Amino acid sequence: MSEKHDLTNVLQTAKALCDEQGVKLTPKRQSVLEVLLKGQEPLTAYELADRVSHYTKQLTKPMSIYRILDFLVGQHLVHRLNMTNKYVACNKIRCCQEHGLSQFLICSKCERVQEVTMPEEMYNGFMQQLTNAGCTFKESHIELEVVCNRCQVNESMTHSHHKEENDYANSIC
Amino acid sequence: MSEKHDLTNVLQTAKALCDEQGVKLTPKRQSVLEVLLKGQEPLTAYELADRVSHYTKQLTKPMSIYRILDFLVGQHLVHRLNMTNKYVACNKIRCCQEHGLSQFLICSKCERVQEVTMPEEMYNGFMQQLTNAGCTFKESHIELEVVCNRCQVNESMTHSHHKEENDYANSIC
DNA sequence: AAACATATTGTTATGTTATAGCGTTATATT
DNA sequence: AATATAACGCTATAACATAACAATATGTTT
Repeated sequence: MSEKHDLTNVLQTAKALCDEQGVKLTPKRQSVLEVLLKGQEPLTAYELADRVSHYTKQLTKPMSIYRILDFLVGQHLVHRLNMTNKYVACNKIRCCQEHGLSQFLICSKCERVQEVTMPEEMYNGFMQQLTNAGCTFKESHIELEVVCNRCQVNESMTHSHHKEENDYANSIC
Repeated sequence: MSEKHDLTNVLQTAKALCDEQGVKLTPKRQSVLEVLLKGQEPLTAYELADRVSHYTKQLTKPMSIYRILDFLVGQHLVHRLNMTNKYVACNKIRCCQEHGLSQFLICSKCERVQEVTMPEEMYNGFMQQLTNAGCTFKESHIELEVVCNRCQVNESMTHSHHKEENDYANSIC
């Protein structure tokens, strides 16, 4: 399946999800989502402003991006990574299927991110805890600060602590 | 046990932990920790700057607070809540004992926070996942966005969404 | 004690992330 | 067409965080 075809599919899924909710995936909103999907990496609002401006050949200022991100996060099409103040497209729409609670493994050295799904058994445990605490779960993801495989290796070999170039790829669904 | 006496104990514990690590809990650092412990709620760096300034009768600028927070977080005496950009004293030193992975249940309506400890079984499950992903866990806590008991009740009774006054209390150890 | 090194703190400037407020344009409904 | 609502544009400013360098305190060696 070509990447372009894939992107089209994903956008259709996103569109369908918005329709279900009775909200609109406008061209601007879709552009932001597209840039996130193509980027394959978490981006800040300001990075998105630049990329979307180039992508659409239309100047798009951060304020607009923030508004659109609010919408996309509200529709669970995008996650906000609180640890890094970055935004990333939800894998749910990539894989065209529902999935469990997303866990983002964020490497504190190189900022690469892996998204993994929490096993159901574990998820139930979580929910039980929240029930015990008298709370309702609201969010669609959790974040874990980690040192990734590569950075562990680098660390032990060279003792250097430089920030890696980010050739991250979103993983598993 | 009086609150004052309690605070003294907690500070002794913190001091001891620093000694173990061969680092110093200087008066300034201790002041910041004291303010966090007395506050009984998460605070931003700028809120801390104000409170510490009053508490010590000495103007303490945000830059100094950030540096001191870096230290305290590094020593695991304080957690940074990424979701709200706030800082909170770790319960470990309150309870004078080691405990498991901290989970902060953060109410997105009123910002009240509950700290609960992850059951060991669950913790092991987490670690297994990280191992599978080729990562090493680095952080000392996780954050969950929730709607707390009170806000659920308020919501269903009044349909109002105002931000509650924060009379939060750190819970369980 | 004097010289030196290291850690801590002070200070100013600046960078980065996010929101408020209000005007304009587009879309939908009557 | 008139009206209402949602989406978007724009400027200003708030809130959060770090860089860079100077000054002070603390510890170590001679």
